[in-house]
Formats: sequence, C-alpha cells, structure tokens
Amino acid sequence: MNNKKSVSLFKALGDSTRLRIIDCIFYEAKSVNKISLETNISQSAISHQLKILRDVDIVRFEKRGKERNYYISDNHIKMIIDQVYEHVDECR
Amino acid sequence: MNNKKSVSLFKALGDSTRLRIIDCIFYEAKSVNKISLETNISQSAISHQLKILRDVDIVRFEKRGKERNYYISDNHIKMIIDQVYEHVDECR
DNA sequence: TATACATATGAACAAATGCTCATATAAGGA
DNA sequence: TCCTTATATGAGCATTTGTTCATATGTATA
Repeated sequence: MNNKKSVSLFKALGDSTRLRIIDCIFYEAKSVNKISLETNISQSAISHQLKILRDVDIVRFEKRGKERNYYISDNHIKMIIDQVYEHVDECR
Repeated sequence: MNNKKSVSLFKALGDSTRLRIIDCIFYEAKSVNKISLETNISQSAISHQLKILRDVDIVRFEKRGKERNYYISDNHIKMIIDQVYEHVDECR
C-alpha cells in the first residue's frame, strides 16, 4: 500500500520534543544526559523519544564507557530536515 | 522555542491518509470527489485531512464550478517529499 | 426559488501518543 | 562483589488524533 516507511519517518520528525533532540545533536554526538540537560527535558522522556528516532534510523549511538553518544544517522536525513527549515523560513 | 512550523509540517506529512492524498494529487490537481474515489477514502475523511494540509500550506485549491481542485502548493514541498521517498528507497 | 451536487464541519468515540514515575539493566570503579 | 552512574523500559494516565455519521454551506441549473 502506501509507503509505510515514509509515514513513519515523517511521523518521527513531527514532534516538538524529537525535533529539539535532533537540533541538539545536529552537529555533534551527545550523551543522553547531555541532551537531557541542554534541552531541559527529563532523561526518561529523552530515552523514550530516542527509541522512536532509532527505530526509523534517524539516529544511532556509539558506546563510550557507560554513555551512549547519539548522532544523526546520515547526511540525507540532515538535508531533508534542513530543507524543511529553509522552507518554513522562506514562507513569510 | 522550537520551530513550531516545522513540527506542524512534518506532522501533517506523517499520516498515511494524508500522504495518500498527496500522492494522488502530486502531478495534477483533482477535486475532492476524485481524490475520494481514487484513494477509496470517504469524502468526509478527505475533507478533514485536506483542511490539515491546507492549514500548513501543503495544498491549495482552485475553484472550478462547484468543485475545488486541490494541488500541492509549491515545488519545494514536492522536493522534500521526493527526497524522503528516495531516502527510504535507498535504505534496504 | 427549488433541487441537486460538491464540499465542509461538528460531535462522538476509539485508537494512538507522550509524559511521569518507578524500576530494570548495563557498565565502570572501589 | 557492591556501589554508583548512565540509560532503558513498563505501567498508568491525560491529551491528541483520525474516523464516521449527520448535517450545514455553497454553487450551478431548472
């Protein structure tokens, strides 16, 4: 039927918390704790939302001791997000 | 705060029904009825969802008699959607 | 103006979503 | 091994979302 993966991808991006997380790690990988501190969103909420972002492969992590450093999976995703930001900026 | 407009845009795209509507009118404007017939989604549901797409300016319409011919607002939006389709196709 | 067709809209309801709180798991250091 | 720090996860709950059904609005034509 309709492209399920695209829906999931858009859905994952269509949430304020998740977009804030994405912004937060857009240019450098960060631990869950750091994301939580910088965004002022609870650790639990961050973890829950990171799982959703992981599931659609928007983010991945690298282990570093007991930390997990999350980053945006690839540049294509970044480009798409950038395009949307550009688009909404243009429109006014 | 976080870019509300981007969230709304992604959210609007993150629904199966709405993406089917978008696919349906991607290359040519169509009336609500035609969209309803081609997608096999009720007229009411189409109307409700078109409102959401209108609100974030993903679609617009042109009156043509008693019909309203809906189309994708601009090419930037189309490009973004295309990019996502491309992206999910690549990933497998 | 009356009728028919096209579209929009409100209410109601079920399903999905996101948060918090409590707790589990994982991993490094004493 | 025990403790501490970092992260994940499940349950519960309130909110949001998408659908249907019924009806309203809008517009052309007889």
